[in-house]
Amino acid sequence: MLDDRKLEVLRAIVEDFVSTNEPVGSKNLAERHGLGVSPATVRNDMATLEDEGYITHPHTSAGRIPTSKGYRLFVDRLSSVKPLSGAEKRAIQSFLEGAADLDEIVHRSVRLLSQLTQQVAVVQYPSLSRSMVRHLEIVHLAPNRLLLVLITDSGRVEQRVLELPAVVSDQDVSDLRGVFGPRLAGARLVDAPKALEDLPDAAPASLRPVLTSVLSVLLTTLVEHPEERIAIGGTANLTRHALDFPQTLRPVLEALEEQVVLLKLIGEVNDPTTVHVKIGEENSVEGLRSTSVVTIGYGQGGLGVLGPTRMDYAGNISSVRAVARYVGDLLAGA
Amino acid sequence: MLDDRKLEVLRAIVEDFVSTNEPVGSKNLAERHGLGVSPATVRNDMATLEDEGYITHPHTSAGRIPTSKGYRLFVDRLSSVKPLSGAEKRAIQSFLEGAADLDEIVHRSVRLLSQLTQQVAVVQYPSLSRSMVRHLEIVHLAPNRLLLVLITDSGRVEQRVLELPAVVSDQDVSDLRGVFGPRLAGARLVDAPKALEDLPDAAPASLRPVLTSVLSVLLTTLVEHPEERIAIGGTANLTRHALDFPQTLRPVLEALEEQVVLLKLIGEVNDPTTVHVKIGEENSVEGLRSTSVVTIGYGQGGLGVLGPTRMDYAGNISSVRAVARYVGDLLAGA
DNA sequence: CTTGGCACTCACTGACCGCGAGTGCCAGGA
DNA sequence: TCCTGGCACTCGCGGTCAGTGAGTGCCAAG
Repeated sequence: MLDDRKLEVLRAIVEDFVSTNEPVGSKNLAERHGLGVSPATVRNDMATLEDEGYITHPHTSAGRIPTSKGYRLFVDRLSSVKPLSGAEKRAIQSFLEGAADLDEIVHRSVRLLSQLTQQVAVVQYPSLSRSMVRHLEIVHLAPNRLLLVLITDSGRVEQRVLELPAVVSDQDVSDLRGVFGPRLAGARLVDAPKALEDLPDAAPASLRPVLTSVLSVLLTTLVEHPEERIAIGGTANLTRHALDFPQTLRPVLEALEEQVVLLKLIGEVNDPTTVHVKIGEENSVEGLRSTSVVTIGYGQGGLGVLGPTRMDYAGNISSVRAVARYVGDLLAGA
Repeated sequence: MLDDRKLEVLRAIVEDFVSTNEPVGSKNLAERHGLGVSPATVRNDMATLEDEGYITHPHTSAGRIPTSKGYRLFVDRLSSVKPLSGAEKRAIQSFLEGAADLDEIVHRSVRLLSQLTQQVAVVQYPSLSRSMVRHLEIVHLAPNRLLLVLITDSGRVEQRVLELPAVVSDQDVSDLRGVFGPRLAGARLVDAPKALEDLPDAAPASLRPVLTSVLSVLLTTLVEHPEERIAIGGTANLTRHALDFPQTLRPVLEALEEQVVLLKLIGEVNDPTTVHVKIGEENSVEGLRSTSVVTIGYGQGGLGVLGPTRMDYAGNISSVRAVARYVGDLLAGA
């Protein structure tokens, strides 16, 4: 059905349309890309491509533009990986290497990614549940208030204030540290319940009430409902493509304000080896139907970019992959 | 120069224009607001107001719209405080009262504010420098690495990783805690340098090298360059006023991504008793010249909203003030 | 299967025009 | 002195209309 030349025509259409943002006609196409055939032939191929649903035209006398299905085919089979330029590689390295703490790494990544791709960038903080516990600090704020500070190997620091039913002594708190510390250090947070299950039995009776309180907070808020965080940047890039969002900018901005939505977006996949691309209507999120999303995992979380379906997929895929690799290394080494 | 009626005309123009977003003409104005004079008279007044620079017209045959100067006069002398409705008050209370930790308070405030005002909302986290130290925890991550965790009375938790030139023992770390703890607890962060200045001399010699390292990190990154944080929300509201930003949405979005800019915006004033309003060009930030900003301090930081100059100043001022009061109470009580 | 030719479609542009909201000015009246 | 009705004028807006040109679909010949 689709011979090589037709595929070539589709690729040419996508590439032209992505760079010019104008429906592309048969004549220009035949000229600019060395297809070696006449416009009429191209027209025939276009007709086939349109029958198959890969392209469409806005109106009768206009050129063709790719459909989501067309972009999908392009991404899957036609786009070759676009290697990053030396300058880009250097930019990534120098941009990220000065970063000291986690916040800085994440924020720089977001900025970097949005600048590289000229799109909206989204970076998830290392997921708590997949992190390992480096240290659990218990601070005695007031006679009946504790502060739990959980530090993970990825550098995240989470804290929870804990209101106790009874007053505890400094010694109790110190004992608590001694009890939790060894069991948790080095354990993955998902494994925490197992590592801690026999704790109430093993501990001295006097410590038991406060211990169970702490345990329940720990398990409830940190393991069962771990707080995922997300950084976002480059929203101004949306206006760059104002023409692509015919007054539909609002739903996109609204979606970007919903943590849940974003998490769904980049959390759906976490495989660090493959880039995932969602195009237009493939997107499960209402309001992002006019956008495409390129995501990848970096090990302990996900990151990606979001833009109009008319985006430079090859370039964005490369950028996303490269940044993910650097971020992954950085976090693993930290 | 400007008698009472002229002021009344200006107020009517501002109110009409804010609610309809259309240049307002003399006839409608004389009819809708009970001015008791003829359109011709209104026209004369308008001419004066225009001479004085309070209003202008887009083109000859259009109605009048207020200038920044006009809005300024309106805000300063003509707008009466618009009390919040009972529903709004209840909304604020119920919206904020469930919040447990600082993050939640801040995020809910942002959302609340943006919903109340239908504008972009900005809330600064309690400023570190003006907070009091509740606890300084020193965690011994590795032989030569320490983690400083600073907890403030406002609930902020800041951490810094510290690479030491030499290996230290657990005992050293424990000693450090003992040395820093008593001096810092309860002290305001700005006062920390003074509270700690004699520390190197007072401490045992063996501890001195590591102590000075910790001290310098503490002073440098937490006192001299305290990291200010900011939450932002309701950017989608910008599209609501798309007509007010004739393709100038981009600079606004760009400005909103710059922490520095935002801090400047809401950090310029911190007086919790007065609302500050910056209108259009009064704004020092390039790119926000087409917007107005309503800010107030809440005690340990600032918050505010940003929108088109054509905004409901009276309503927004009330909302901002009310939210600031609640947030201030909440943080003081926490 | 490709190609040149040809008739057709239709968005886009600019010119033109009438409508009407709004203005500025003026002369008369309280 | 100030207000008012009247009046001529301005000018953006919306609608119509014809010309242009890029692009298409189809067909017959190579």
